[in-house]
Amino acid sequence: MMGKLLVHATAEGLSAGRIVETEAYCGPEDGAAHSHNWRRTARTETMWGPPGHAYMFLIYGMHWCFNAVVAADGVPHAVLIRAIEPIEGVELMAARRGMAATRRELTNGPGKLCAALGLDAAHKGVDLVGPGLFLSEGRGTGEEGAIKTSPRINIDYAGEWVDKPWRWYEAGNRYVSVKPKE
DNA sequence: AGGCCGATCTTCT
DNA sequence: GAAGATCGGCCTC
Repeated sequence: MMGKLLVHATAEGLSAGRIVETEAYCGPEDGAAHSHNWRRTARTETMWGPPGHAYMFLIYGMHWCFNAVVAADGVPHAVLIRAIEPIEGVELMAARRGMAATRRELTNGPGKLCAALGLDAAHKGVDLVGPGLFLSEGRGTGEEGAIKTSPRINIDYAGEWVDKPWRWYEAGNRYVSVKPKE
């Protein structure tokens, strides 16, 4: 998923960003995943389905987060997109976010990038083949940083799973949500 | 630059 | 009835 382009086409226009930060959630074993302990409910149903669909969830009653379901039908694994680098439709994203297009706060978090791309409840379960919402190969700028890993963000509740290095981010990219220590 | 806190509501207990 | 895969405003240093 890292480095690919996440594209959303609407009547307002096209907006897209290059994926620079992700986290893997591997239920049912993974204590941090919404699908942990075989939890299969109306909310998580998409995660249990076939790969290539959008698992959207509302967090803290306010922010939508986008995941790509990635494993076989019946295996509830998903990749949370935590940050993108704006590539296409940057002014449209800025308008949706109500801030200047140059700020890193435009898309440096899972809720922020959804607001910027215009993703919400309407995208629950949608097929990522398109035409509205889809992934495509990113175009290299030749300035990509190395891909690094770290523990996942804000999953203190997850017991022994807290320390799994299942977060990936592009080193040095200004849109990465949480700056690495050291 | 970094810490604290309130917002706001679905989901599951 | 509580907690949460977050965000942004306001505060202090």
